[in-house]
Amino acid sequence: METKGARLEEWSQRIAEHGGRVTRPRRVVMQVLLEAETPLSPQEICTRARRRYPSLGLVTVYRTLDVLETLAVVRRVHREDGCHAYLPATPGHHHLLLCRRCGRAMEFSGWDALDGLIAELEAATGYRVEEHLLQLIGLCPRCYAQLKEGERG
Amino acid sequence: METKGARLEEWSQRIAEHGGRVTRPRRVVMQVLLEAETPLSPQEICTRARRRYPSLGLVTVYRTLDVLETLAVVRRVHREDGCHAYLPATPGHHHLLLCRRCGRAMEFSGWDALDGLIAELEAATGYRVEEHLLQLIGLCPRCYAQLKEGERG
DNA sequence: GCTGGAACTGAAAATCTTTTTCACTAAGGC
DNA sequence: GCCTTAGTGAAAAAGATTTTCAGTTCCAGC
Repeated sequence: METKGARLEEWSQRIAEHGGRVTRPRRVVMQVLLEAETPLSPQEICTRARRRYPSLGLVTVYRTLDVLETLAVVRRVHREDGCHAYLPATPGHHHLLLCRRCGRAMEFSGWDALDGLIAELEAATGYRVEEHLLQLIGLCPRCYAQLKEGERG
Repeated sequence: METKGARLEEWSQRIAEHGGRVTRPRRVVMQVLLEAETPLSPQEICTRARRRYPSLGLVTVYRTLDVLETLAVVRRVHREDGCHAYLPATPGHHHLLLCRRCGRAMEFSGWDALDGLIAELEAATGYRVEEHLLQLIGLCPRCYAQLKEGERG
């Protein structure tokens, strides 16, 4: 697996190519995102990042996330409570698999079969489908195992 | 197709069964939802409802939507701008088909094939999938026809 | 048909997320 | 090292949503 350091490097390069500057606040935000186990809200990112760089402003977090989202290196997910959370994106078009217990997220792809379903639906309804949002919610292997154990105990 | 009047009646009954009261403000909000062509935000609902009942408060709209969502007669959809929109729900588990041009929404179901895909994914990842959110975005037949025409003209 | 109490209402204030403004700072090409 | 300009943080503003509260209305029980 690609190391966190390599990805930080890669992201920084993307920012530079895009005419942006790789500043200390931005680097800290990127590190927090890369180390996260779950999608994080701007507020959560700010809190964690301040442990390393206390003067960081929440506004800078928002602006950095904007940049990273534009570069398609992070993805934004909708949370039930109305606010947004961000996670590092893996390249290509991906769907999201979320654990309802620990919040862990995982992107997956390769669901070509979905395209067949969409074609069927287009034929049936007359709609033209251009993009889609698919999020699956459930339990990750670890949480599933823990819940099983709880039942036995 | 079931008439708007019948659905209003049905919703009112659900509220009463649930120990709630069917008041004038609630009835107006329900009417606006049933007449809508697209999902509406609380703000939009309030504006439309005030044409019929000017003293309606936005807070009451929020509270009524809460009740209706709890009763599962309306569904909440996430909008890109961060706020929420609501539309009458059709019974059962449905997915959403949205027109990016006019906003028209349509629920659909019967995608049993999706279950097969989910089973495959569970086997591959170890996750247990409990629920899913699927939204397809594209063009409704009307908007598609209009855009085609625009290209020709 | 009254009446009392609980459910409901609207306005205002509070809360929370996100955006804008602005004076100051610091990347990084030269 | 210097200069330009992108980037920064604080404060204020803008929205969406929730809470509070005093007053209103529904309706079950008489």
